[in-house]
Amino acid sequence: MLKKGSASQKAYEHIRDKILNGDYEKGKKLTEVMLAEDLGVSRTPIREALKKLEEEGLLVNKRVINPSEKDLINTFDVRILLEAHACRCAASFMDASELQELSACIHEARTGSNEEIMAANKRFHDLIVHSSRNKVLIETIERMQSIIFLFRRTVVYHKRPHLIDEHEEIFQAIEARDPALAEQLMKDHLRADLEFSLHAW
Amino acid sequence: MLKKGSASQKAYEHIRDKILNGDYEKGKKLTEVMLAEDLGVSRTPIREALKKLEEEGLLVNKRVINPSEKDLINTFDVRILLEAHACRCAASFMDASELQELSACIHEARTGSNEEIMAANKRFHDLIVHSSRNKVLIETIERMQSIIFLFRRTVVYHKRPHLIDEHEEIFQAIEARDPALAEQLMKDHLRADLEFSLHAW
DNA sequence: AAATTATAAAATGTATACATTTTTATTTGT
DNA sequence: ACAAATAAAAATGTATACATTTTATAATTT
Repeated sequence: MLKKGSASQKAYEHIRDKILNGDYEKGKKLTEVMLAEDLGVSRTPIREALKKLEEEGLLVNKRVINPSEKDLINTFDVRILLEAHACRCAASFMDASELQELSACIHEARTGSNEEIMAANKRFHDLIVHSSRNKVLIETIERMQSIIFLFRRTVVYHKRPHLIDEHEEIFQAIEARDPALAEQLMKDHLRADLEFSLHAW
Repeated sequence: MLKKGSASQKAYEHIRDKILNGDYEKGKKLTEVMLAEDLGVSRTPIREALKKLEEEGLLVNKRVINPSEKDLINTFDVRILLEAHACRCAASFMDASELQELSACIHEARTGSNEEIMAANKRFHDLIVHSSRNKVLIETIERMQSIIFLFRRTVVYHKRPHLIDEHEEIFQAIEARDPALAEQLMKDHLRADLEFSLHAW
């Protein structure tokens, strides 16, 4: 959508990262002029960045989200529905090289730093989503990634128990070509993420 | 997102309707200058309109979509997942006034003109989606409405058999507070829509 | 003639100026 | 002192000019 390297794209990433890092007060109104001065560009690319952030739900009426528990649950309900379905597909369609990559993610997550664990876990889920071969599903989940990032950070930095073990089980179900089990395990896994995060907050 | 009555919004609606009506050749590249002259506004509101159309998937790289069968199936797969889930929720949560509205939609669809049937059927599905009380789910389906419109038009104008009968059955399952049945019937209903549309095209 | 590079032109990206709307602050009336 | 009305200002919406990139066309080379 936004071209990489463009002022709009850079503005988007910059503002997004500040929101995700908590650099803005929750509920703070972000104005175009303020951000334009801040980043040393005109309002035009800022507007495009803000539009995208609104789409993602990181801004609501130009205000930094302050998600209620219900908001988080709603997001996860949709995520669970879509990713569990993708996981069922994975059990049917994943090829050998994808399975190997999936396995590699688990290994990385067992040995890496927190940032490496987060990257490996994201890739684990991305691989499964992409194995659906459904572009609409992929893009729908893509749009939720910023919110999902908040959860991922929580579960990794607060060391949710069994996180990687569950990935291992999911991997085995996919490898064993058991769609029903793979789907159910993904559901359980994401519900556990949600449950943990809501309490850790 | 776009303010109602703004030039951006009007441009969006205008271009969207032309695409949905087939007024543009499939694959035609829509340029900002061309559309701006066409609508008598500057490029600025046109750009915002085009962004939104890209989000919805009506444009790809500024080109009018020419959806493959796979694209349509992918869209429907996601729709089925989300609406079937919403339908399950409906069986648990819908209140009396919503049920009455739902029933009214069925009646309108049995007696109205094609345009009235389309409006009533859209409302039938909207009511069920909204009964989920899940804003993320609602907005996700909202974004798919333009594509869904194409299907709705096909099944109504080509008079797909049992269309309204299936709505009736879904209504009864919701009224009977049977979540599993409501979900299954919605799945079957949407799969039948897809099947019919793919053959009617 | 096919492929490659160079050139022109068209389209998009960005900045800025102006118009309109929305918000905030102030005044006025009760 | 409070509410409604109003004026000021701040923010967003739109138009336009300029910059950069992309695409199409023509020229050149093999």
